[in-house]
Amino acid sequence: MPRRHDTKQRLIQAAVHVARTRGYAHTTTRAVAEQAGVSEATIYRHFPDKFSLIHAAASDTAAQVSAVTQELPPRAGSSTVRANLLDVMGHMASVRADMAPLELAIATDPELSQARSQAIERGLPDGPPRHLAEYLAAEQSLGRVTATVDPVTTALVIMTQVFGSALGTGPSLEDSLDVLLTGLEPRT
Amino acid sequence: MPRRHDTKQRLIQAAVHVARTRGYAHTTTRAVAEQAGVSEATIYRHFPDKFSLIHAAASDTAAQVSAVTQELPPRAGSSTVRANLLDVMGHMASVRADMAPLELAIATDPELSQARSQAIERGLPDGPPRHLAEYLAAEQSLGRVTATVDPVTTALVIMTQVFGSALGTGPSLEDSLDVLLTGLEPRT
Amino acid sequence: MPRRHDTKQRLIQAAVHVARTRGYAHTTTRAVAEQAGVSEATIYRHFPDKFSLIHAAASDTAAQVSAVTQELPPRAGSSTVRANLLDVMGHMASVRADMAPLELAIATDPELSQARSQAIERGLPDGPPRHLAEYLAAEQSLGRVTATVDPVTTALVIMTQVFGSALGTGPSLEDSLDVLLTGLEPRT
Amino acid sequence: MPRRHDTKQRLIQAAVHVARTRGYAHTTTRAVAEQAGVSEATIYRHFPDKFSLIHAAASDTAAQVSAVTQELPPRAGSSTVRANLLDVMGHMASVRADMAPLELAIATDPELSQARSQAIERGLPDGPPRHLAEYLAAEQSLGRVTATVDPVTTALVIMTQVFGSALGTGPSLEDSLDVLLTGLEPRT
DNA sequence: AATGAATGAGGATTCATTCAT
DNA sequence: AATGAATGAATCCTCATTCAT
Repeated sequence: MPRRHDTKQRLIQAAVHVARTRGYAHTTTRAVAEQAGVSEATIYRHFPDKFSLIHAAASDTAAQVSAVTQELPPRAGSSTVRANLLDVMGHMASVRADMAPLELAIATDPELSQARSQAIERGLPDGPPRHLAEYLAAEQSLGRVTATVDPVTTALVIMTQVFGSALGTGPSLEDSLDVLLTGLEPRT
Repeated sequence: MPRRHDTKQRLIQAAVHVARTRGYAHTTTRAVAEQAGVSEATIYRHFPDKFSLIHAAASDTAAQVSAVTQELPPRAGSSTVRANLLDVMGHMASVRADMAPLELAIATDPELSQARSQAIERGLPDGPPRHLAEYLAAEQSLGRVTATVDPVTTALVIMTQVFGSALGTGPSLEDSLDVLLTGLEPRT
Repeated sequence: MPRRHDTKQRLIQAAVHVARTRGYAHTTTRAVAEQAGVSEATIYRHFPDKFSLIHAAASDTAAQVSAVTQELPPRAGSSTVRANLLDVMGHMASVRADMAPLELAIATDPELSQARSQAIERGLPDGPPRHLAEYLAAEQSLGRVTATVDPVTTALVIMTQVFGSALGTGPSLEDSLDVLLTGLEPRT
Repeated sequence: MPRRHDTKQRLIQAAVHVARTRGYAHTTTRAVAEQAGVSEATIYRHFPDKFSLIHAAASDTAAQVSAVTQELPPRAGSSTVRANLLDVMGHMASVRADMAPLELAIATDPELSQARSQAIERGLPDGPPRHLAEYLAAEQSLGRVTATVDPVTTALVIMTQVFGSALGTGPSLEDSLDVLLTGLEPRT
């Protein structure tokens, strides 16, 4: 009977790990408890129910992503736009791959989705897209990004590409970034 | 209660409907059978197991998407690139929203994912990206699309945006297309 | 895998049996299924949840009691009042002993109690007390029971004594009936 | 958070309160501890196990009932028999309503019942019926109660009516007492 | 082709209890 | 004296699947 005091964090990480490696459908209380090295009942000492654990795990990973993107806006003007974006996208993709099963399960399940919407309205940070948008706007001021594209929309486009890459269904980050930078319309 | 012999199709559509409206986690044999108006046991008259039904449902929807994109390549040169792409993307998104829960559940679950890979290797069509790439290449020949972007990569980028839109996490199709067309690099 | 068609009744009787012999707290789905010789899951083919089974069991036993008391009113005037009452009370007590744990658990649990109240308002028979009251009124007309006591109240008093006897906390039925017949006030 | 050392009493009262308001099935260690404002573990500082707490709670309430009935025998001859009995029955019923869930759970559960029998044989007071019987015998000597009824049996009959009233299944105390006083046999 | 009855395996959750602090 | 953390066993219930009809 080990008596740790970081059990809550271990449960969250166990949930992320199981979801990533085995999929959300296999993310049972049993599997998570086993992965964390505790009994199932212990989950309920730290979370009121399974979904609270899942939400905590998703939020935790979201916070990690946000920590990465936060550092982007100050880098406007330095290095190249391509390098800056590629760097952040790479970090995001690796973290997001962890989160994907949880996030998708939530996005896909109306019941869970509703709970998340409430959480978001209570002030959960939608940081990463905002950070990206801020960075892009700054680069626009510097003339290093086309002035006519909307920074907020562009941020969402990039996030979506990262998401696709994390899922394994999209092109590589580098390839997708090249397309985004060049644009489809011929330059006359 | 003798039913028609189109029960198989009704089961497939019931699976799609339940998955779309209630999420994959709630897509149980019970729910599907109820939605189809048959007994659970009837499912096993038409499919060897539940996953075969799920795969059939996903394939069915995938075929619909493919039917839409198939008509794209011949349209090269007509109307505008923007209009052609937006039209197809809109059709794809609406169909894909149906499929999203199933597709994501499959993509996310290693066990199912493996089964799908085998199915794909057996010849399931990955048509839509190919159709898009063919269309883009044709437009490049006509000088209506930048010659330097890779058509295959670009097709995947577009598919990813459609996917994000269907999920509700990305920008609107129109907005994302604008960004893609313009490109981020300033035109000197 | 036996394929009976009276499983529902067997489950009801199993529930009554377990409750009587082991108490309501031990009337688990497992215990009932075991007693009925089926699997736990089978319970849920016949009842939406455990409480529906418990209610069915209680109602079933209540119906048996009612069947006994129903025959009482026509017997007014025959035999003696003492013999008639004692006979019916004896039958009721034996059936009620079966029901006691269920009925008490229901009466005692606010949650279950509420469900029962609704059931009663929907028209469940409160037969036995009414049958007793009818019988007593008939005997009053015949002059074989004191005219001044209220038949309805008296019926409830008798039911309560039967209940106490079934529980094992009251006096024997014969003794309690003697007290009721004689009355405490001295006859001048 | 140092608490007073009357924690034991607070636990007993918490158990009674939870049992009365929510039923025995909901009288869990968690609920009792919460009601008492202590942790679950504290219960085991004061009682070897949950059943000891339950028995203590039942005994505690039983003692209160006994305290009420104890004062009855000396009142023989004063006021009226009806007033004396009604007064005591009223007090008993109010206390017993608290106890009912616990007492019934014990009476109904063979396992607990056995433990109680042992406790009773170890000298737990069965006072109230005896007090009532003594009072009735005294009134018989005074000619205020029919001489032919057995005081002990009558005491049990009265206790049973009180019990029914406390449970809410019997008639009002006043009504039942009227029936008992008058008796069913016509007075010639 | 269809189904009602049945089930083994597993789901989330709660229980009374223990123990180190 | 008190408690927060932990748990094994048991709770009710659901799932995908089988089989006789």
